[in-house]
Amino acid sequence: MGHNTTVLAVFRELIELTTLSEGSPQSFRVRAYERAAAALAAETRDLSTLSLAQLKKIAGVGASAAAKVREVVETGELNSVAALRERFPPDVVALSRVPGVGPKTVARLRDELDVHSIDDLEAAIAANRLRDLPGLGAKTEEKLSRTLARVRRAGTMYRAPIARALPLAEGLAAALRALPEVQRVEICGSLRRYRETIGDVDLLVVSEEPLRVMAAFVALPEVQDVVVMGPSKTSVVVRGDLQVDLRVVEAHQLGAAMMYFTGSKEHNILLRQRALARGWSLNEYGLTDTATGELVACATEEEVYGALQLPFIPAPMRQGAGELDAAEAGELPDLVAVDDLKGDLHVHSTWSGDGRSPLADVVAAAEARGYRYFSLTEHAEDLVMNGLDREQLLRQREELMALQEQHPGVHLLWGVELNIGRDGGLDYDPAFRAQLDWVVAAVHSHFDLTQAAQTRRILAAIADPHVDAIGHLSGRMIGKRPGMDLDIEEILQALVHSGTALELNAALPRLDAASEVLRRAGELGVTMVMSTDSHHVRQFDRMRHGVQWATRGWVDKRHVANTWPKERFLGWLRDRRASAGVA
DNA sequence: GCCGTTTTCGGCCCGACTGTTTTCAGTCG
Repeated sequence: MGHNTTVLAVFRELIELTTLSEGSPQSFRVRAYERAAAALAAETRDLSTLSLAQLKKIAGVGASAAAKVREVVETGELNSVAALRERFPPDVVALSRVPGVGPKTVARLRDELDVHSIDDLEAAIAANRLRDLPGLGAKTEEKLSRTLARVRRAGTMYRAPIARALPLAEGLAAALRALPEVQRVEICGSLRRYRETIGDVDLLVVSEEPLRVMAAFVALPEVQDVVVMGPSKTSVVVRGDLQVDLRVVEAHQLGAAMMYFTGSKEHNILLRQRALARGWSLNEYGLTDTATGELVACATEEEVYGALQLPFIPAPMRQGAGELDAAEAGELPDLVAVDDLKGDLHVHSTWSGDGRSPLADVVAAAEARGYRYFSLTEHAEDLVMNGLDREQLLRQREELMALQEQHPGVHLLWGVELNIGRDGGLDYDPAFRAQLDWVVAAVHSHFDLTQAAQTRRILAAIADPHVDAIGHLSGRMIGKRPGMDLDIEEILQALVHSGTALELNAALPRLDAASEVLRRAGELGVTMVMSTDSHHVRQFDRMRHGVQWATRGWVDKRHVANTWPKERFLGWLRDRRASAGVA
């Protein structure tokens, strides 16, 4: 997987630089590179093991792209990218990333105003020099000036973590739903696809009175700045410098509109090509017969996919990463739904220093949610501030056993969340660990060791016979802390070998393991568990994020142990421990 | 640059909004 990541990073740079050299993102060469990159991203084989001929067999990858992949695999670099970097240094690339500045404008700024960086652009605007260029005027200066101020505040290319964007979008959606002229509101875009970070929020509204909706929208207290405003599309910037796009459509167009605004761009392009091959055209208003102009489908997403002879493809899978081929072949995974989950296996109470709900409340909430089994997993002794020593954990067990009698509907597991130390060491000792019903082990510190060192410590935890699951694998906090550098392939192979489960941590700031890792885990047959890592009973609801995240990772529910009935789950746990040599 | 149940050449996804335009280019998603 390491090679694949490098190849994709090089292709992304190639696309950006070629857009500048060609002067258009619509250039056929740019689009060919984009198509090749999407095809390579969908490839689950290690690209470094593929020959030139095998690479060329991938649809969208021709002779040129195949040779480029080989070059990156063999040298770690690409000559053509190095040459383009000479012509377009990093400052110029940064300039092209300013919203509203495209490749044509970059070229003219450089040629005619000697502007080669964001700093140069700011100076040129301050001196009112942009208005001298034909095609640009005072309004453009004013608009770019505001954009630059925003870019300065947020940092270039700011993308909000999903944990910030989703609550914000849900708040705006609720405000719009409250308007009498609004019939329906859908959150679309990368948020609906559950990307880790969100560039802008896309809201889709059904209404007969778009102008009133637009007026009410820009008047919302969260709105800071109006970028564009028209009868069907309005873009604003809300507090915190996040852009929100609002589109208003009529009810009968909702399906086509949702598909269009959900994307991804790559997925949509593939759908349109599929439509064209059938003599149709697809846009945000529907699927239309090109010859007769007759509408083929538009009301629901199911209808549009159906007309294109495809089953419904869930939004998080719409990445242009092989989902159309899988859908056509009837090979989409049997996905997890919230109701499939029979238990939560990573939860804290106030026994943990950072827990916020008392144990009795946690257990009552678990039973109320209909869980058939459930594990408390307090922090352990290594986390001095928040963890429990042996005495405390044994006392917590007493309370748990008492609660079990009051709540016979849910089978309570006495669990713990062990800390994986710098060198792979675990809390307590083997004899003490062996008493526990359910053991999650996870990393909480030392996130910046080398890949070899990080991989070693995780492998050590996997090899421990008492560890039933590895929690939040990478330790990432989206937008704040990158995950550890790990040899994923080696870790997944070790999980298969030991039978240890991989946790899918449904906490929005984590969504860990990454979706590509989940997809690979599914291919290898790794057993997974989906858990909320709740520190308050309100967070039980995180399971809805977990199922979306699992969808993005193509997770099939047969691999998710806590979708299994109680007897099967407990049997699996018993067997796993027996084969790992636990007495 | 890629590709072919019309094609090895001639196409390549589609539309909204803005600004500076007398009819459209640039940018964005």
